[in-house]
Amino acid sequence: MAQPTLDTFQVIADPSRRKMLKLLSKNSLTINNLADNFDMSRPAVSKHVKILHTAGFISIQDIGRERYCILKQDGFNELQEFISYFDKFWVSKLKKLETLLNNKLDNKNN
Amino acid sequence: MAQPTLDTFQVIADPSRRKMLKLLSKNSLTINNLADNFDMSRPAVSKHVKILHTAGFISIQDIGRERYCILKQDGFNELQEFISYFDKFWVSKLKKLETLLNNKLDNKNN
DNA sequence: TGGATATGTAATTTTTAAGTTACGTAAATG
DNA sequence: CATTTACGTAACTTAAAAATTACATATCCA
Repeated sequence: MAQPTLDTFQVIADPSRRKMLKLLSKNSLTINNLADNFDMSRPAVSKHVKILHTAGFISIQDIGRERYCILKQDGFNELQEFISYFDKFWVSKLKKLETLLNNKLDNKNN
Repeated sequence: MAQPTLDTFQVIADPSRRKMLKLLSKNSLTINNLADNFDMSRPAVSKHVKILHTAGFISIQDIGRERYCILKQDGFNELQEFISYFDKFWVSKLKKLETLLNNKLDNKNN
């Protein structure tokens, strides 16, 4: 696993990484804690963690030889922007439809 | 480009496909209209469109020999659920923090 | 009706992400 | 202080997505 710099969307495209985020929303976990929840090797988990960290989805706190992974909001921002962009689109589309319908009703009543 | 069935997250992981969705939020476009906005070959665009369609991000309307791509809300649902799951997480985390702070203030005032 | 246009599909190649094994290092522990 | 534990990293392999080229088909138009 070379370390490509993945963008926000590529980061959450991986099901394992999404599962990690969900796990971390319950508890902060060490790399080994995380690895217990997956079938893959520990180094693989370690690399996923690095990717999540780089992309701002988690922060990491070293305590002795352990690394705690803590969910972090930053990574989600770009996703939220994306969604909200299209949310606005749907809302405005709906409004246009409403206007159209109202006009039709008005015409009928005249 | 074989046609693997990509999940919602994989679909938007591709920058070209995200760009297509943005373009389609301005206007409905044919395959060739879309292709004009990209460096890649037309068949490549065609395949991206198929992927977007399969995943419910667009609907397609054939008019003669042209295919119009129209933005569709369905594909975005899973993304919204994902985001809202973590949104709730941040909100509840914030509330816990508030409670904690309030308790500390109360203690001071006693 | 014949050529141009708009598109899909199949075969192949290229690219890249994801996984594994093997190994190295620093902290804890008996 | 030797060993175990918790991790990182490098080298390599595997798998899968993305792009291209070449070709097929259906519609439109002169």
